[in-house]
Amino acid sequence: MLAAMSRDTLTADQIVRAAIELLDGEGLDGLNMRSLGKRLGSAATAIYWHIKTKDDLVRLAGDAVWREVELPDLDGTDWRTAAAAMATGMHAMLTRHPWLGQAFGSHLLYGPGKARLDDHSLAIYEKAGFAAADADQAAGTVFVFVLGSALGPASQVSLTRRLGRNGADAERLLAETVSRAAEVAMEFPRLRERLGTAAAADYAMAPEGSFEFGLRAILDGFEARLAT
Amino acid sequence: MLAAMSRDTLTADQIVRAAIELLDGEGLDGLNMRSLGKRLGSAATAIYWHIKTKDDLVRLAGDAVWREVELPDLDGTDWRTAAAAMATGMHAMLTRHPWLGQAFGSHLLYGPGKARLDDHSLAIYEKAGFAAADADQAAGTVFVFVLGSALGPASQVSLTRRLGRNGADAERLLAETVSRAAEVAMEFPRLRERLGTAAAADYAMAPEGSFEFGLRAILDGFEARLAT
DNA sequence: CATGCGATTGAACTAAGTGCAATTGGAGGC
DNA sequence: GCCTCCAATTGCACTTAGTTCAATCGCATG
Repeated sequence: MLAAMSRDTLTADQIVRAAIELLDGEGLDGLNMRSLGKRLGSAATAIYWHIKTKDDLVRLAGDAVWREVELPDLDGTDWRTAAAAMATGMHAMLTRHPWLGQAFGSHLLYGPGKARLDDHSLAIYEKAGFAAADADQAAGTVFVFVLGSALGPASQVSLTRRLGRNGADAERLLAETVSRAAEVAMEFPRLRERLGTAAAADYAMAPEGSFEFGLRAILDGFEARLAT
Repeated sequence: MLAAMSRDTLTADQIVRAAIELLDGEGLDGLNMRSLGKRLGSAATAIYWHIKTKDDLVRLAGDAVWREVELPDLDGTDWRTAAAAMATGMHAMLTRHPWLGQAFGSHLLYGPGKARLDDHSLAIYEKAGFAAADADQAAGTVFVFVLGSALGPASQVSLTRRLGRNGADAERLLAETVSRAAEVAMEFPRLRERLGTAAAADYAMAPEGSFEFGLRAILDGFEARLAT
């Protein structure tokens, strides 16, 4: 009975993959069982034969995307290169799947996919010379920073979707929201200084290159601590 | 007509305050108009006279809690003390209101409350000696880190609520979830090493003191950059 | 061809956001 | 003191979405 059924039947894997596509496009709150069913060509409730609840589906999807992150080789490179590669890989993955950041705020996502990364992170920071407890915290620091960096993009996806619900032009509404934020910022001297009338709409979005800046600061900080 | 109506009437402020209480207790997805109405002693739909939508309510609540953060004095202290005080204050606030981290993943929360903090952050990092663009990114780095640190606690609140929905014992279910995570972790050598059988349930929760560790690393990193 | 069960379906229940028409109750004009 | 008006509230109802369940379907096996 290892052979596949001939009837064109759903599999958990298929469902998770389709869910990830929906999540990528619509954000965490854009995923719903009925449209997922439609995408799969089956009734929404058919999903429940394969997956217990929507929460579970999110957990599975989350765990799956963690596996997209490549683990940098530890032999032949210094720890900092490996740490940067890993953080950058995680950041790239979260850029593809910004909903994962959201999901971390509402689900406990600690499956094998994430454990695999955690384990490798520890290896990196142990190699760097951190004691066990400190390696833990160093890995946690980078993780939290990377996750936090994804929240902005995630909120943009989510908000756009919600704005477009009643058939309205989401792009325009989003632009309005952003420019209202810029107006508020104009009341504060240092923020105003940065919002040249031209780029006024760029407040409320992370400045270009801020991930690299932050990552570098963190790794510099680790080096400083290791040097003492 | 400045005098208050005599009829015991709702105000936006009152609603926002009640919403914050609900959010603190139940998380972002625990807030709903019907229970909010109940807490206010009025029909759920009465809220809509004062507040446009639930999204708007969340925005208002978010902006309100930002104002709880005290702005450290900049005269008479070095920038690092001020930066640490501010980050710690934000962290404390997010510990009281973990849902704010969640909200940042789904709403654009850029009102005056946050602008006030952003402006002061910039002042701190300019005082430190960063050029304008770099001060921006330094502030962003700390912000993202602090926000990310709040996601874990937020997910715990949210998940607990969802688990307890069908009348089940949420505490027990949460404990089961966590210990399942620990089991997964046991398959990875470095994670296993940390999960002495005793503290096995502590994986999936940030280790004690990890916020301080990370903050120190970031500020050390800033100092390193400033020294070059 | 009959049977059994893995898999699917559609109806239906529930929770929650929100629009709307009807109603209430106090304040100001007479 | 009564009437009128309108800010504020209410209950109803519609919609979307998660989930349950009984009925059914269709392949694999006997």
